[in-house]
Amino acid sequence: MAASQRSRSTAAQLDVDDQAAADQLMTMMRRPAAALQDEAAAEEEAADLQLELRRGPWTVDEDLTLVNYIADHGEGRWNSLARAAGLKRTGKSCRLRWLNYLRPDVKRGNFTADEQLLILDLHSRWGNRWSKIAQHLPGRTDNEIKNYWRTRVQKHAKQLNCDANSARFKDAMRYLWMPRLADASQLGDHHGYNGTTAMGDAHGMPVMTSSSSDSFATSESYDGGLYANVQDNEMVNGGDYYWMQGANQGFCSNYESEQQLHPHEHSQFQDPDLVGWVQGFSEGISENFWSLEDIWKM
DNA sequence: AACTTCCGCAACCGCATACCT
DNA sequence: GAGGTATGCGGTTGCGGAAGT
Repeated sequence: MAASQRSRSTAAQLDVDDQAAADQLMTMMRRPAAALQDEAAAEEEAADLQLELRRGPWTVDEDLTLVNYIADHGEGRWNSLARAAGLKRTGKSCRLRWLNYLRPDVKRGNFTADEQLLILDLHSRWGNRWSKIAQHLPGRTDNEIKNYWRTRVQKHAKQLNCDANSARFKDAMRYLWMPRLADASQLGDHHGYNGTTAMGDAHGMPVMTSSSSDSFATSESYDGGLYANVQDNEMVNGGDYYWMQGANQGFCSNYESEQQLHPHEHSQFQDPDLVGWVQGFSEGISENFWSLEDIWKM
């Protein structure tokens, strides 16, 4: 992978970092009365120096080492794992690399319409709880979702001249994008938003059914409904969303989704100004405007 | 072609929480 | 319960490549 071959951390930079750490350590050693916790930190730094801890992009060799070690010994206990595997990385770095990139079930490529829809919906419900959101997108990491949100969704919020957390933008998501994404999903669009056949094809969003909970990493599941794991006080309309079996049978179906699909008939916008905005906008668009690609070009 | 700007994303950092002794 | 350590989480950074000039 190209990213792992990037050279963000040069040897020179490492030298500078090490020197800075060494300087700090020396300074502390000249202060016998320094706090004990500082001494502990210094010891840790000294150990790091001895190990010549690496930072920056992972190399292919490092990836192989980590993968092979985990294949043999399993994951967890990351600090000792890093040492035992002979990796000059922090346990934290190893964990991140494994979870976000090397894990065999990690899914790469563009988000499918289903996934985008789910992200928009869950974010509107939970905010920046990336990890919690990621638990409901098998194979996707919190980091990836977070990046998606920051680079794509926030960009569109900017284009709408509103904040991604504003009521106006949430209305736009709820009543414009999400219904259309649901439409796209019903039409079987399981590719990325840009219409290309990325890995989302081969590793596309699995069709979630009431028995698909095994594919989730946590004990939370969709059993009994899309938001079955949501706390009662987080439910919307009593939590009567439900995932419909089959790739082309839609994302959610209930009164609220009916509202989403026909916003003009319900006018539930939090931001009254958006009603006119939506109507004016809708009147001026072409018939094929609402392709996935176009939605994201808005 | 050369340069600049923008964008996507991997990786890092600091803090919070869980777990262990 | 206190203290130490490990792990998880969310925000931020900065590199590389694409797009624009």
